[in-house]
Amino acid sequence: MDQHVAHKRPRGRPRKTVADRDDGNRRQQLIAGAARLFRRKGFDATSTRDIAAEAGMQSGSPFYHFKSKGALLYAVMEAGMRAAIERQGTALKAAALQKSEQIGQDPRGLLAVLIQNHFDVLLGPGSDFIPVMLYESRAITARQRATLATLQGEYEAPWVPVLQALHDAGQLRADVKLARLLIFGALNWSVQWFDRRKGATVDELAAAALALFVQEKP
Amino acid sequence: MDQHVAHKRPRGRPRKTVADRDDGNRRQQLIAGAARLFRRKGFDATSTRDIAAEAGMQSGSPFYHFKSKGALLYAVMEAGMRAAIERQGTALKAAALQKSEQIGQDPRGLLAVLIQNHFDVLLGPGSDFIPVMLYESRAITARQRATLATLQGEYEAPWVPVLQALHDAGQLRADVKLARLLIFGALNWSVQWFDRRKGATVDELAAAALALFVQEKP
DNA sequence: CCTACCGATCGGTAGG
DNA sequence: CCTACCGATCGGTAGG
Repeated sequence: MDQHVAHKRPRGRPRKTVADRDDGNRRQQLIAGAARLFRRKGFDATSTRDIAAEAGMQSGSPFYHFKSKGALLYAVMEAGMRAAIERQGTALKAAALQKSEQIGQDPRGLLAVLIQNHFDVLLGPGSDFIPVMLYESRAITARQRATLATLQGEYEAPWVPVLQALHDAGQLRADVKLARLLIFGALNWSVQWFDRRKGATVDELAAAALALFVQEKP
Repeated sequence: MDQHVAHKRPRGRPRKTVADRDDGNRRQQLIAGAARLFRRKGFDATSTRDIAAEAGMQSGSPFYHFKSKGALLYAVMEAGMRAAIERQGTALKAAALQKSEQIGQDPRGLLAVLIQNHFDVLLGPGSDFIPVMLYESRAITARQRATLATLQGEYEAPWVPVLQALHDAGQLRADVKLARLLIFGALNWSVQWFDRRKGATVDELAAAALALFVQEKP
């Protein structure tokens, strides 16, 4: 992505090269670094100086790319949501192609795909964006929260008919709306305790969740 | 501890009365006020000045009662856990008395009691302590976290045999440990979205959770 | 528990 | 994007 050429400046900030220069993706670097720091330390406990250093910049430079620390936080959240939505769409498309049967014929299988993908988004590599969105929403404005709510609605949209179908089939024994909220809670909370290095794998976790929520076909 | 004599200062801080005076419970007031603020704004975004004002003190005074802001946070969490443990024990005792049958004969009923009580602890009136513990644990020391983990173990202890019994009866179709983590996630997440003023009641929520996780007796 | 205060840190900006 | 800087706020303390 970028090469580093040695030059005179003996120490201090990271070298710039032709490849980075004028690159709009310094912005992306800031977002990615901020996501990591916001997740590890929290929004308030992360200084804009920390973020600048993470991207190899000086303390004031993030404000060349973002007008405020809050704007950076929002950028992290929005990028996370858009990526999650796209990834979920891809997973659903792949599942639809794999099966010859109609979608909707196998709601349990679809829920398995949705759950698996959701855990990947939450716990997979590079998965700082959504946890930040989930745990730092207090720090953004009401307007920003409203926009994110729209994106969240888009993300949740495919879940609704699946849960409804399971409910209709008697395999999901709770009010569909409450079931959705409870299920997302169970999944989202995993960022608090799941440790890739020990215990279950993400796949086992997804299987356990599915078994817990959905009853076998009667 | 210290008396306040009425003097000239015409306005400003709340008046002290005979009832408050010499009261060791200024400490409790600080804890309760801090819990409210920590929950609403987060630990980092709450200043010790905010907390002092909430208790009707001057800015430096909380440090007469607590050696640091972090100590206050920890006090909130520990008080919350001890209250939750006691409340849960009471609920279990009441349930055992109500039923003539043996405990363990009706694990589903016991889980219903545990879930209902847990929602009350999370969402009921004065329920700021546990949400603070759940969402601010990043801000305490490893040592403090370890002590809280012990208390959490105490709280979770009654859940384990109940879940195990349901699993053995084929009514809980997931690994017991993962089921416990997922169930707590589903419950704990409710503090993010539950609104007493609209939508379901706490009772309906508890019923939905039970129906979602536990299958009817085959 | 109040008064008065300190050192440190922070988000943000002007000017290049 | 860096340099140099500002005003505000914050946790905490001494001394009473």
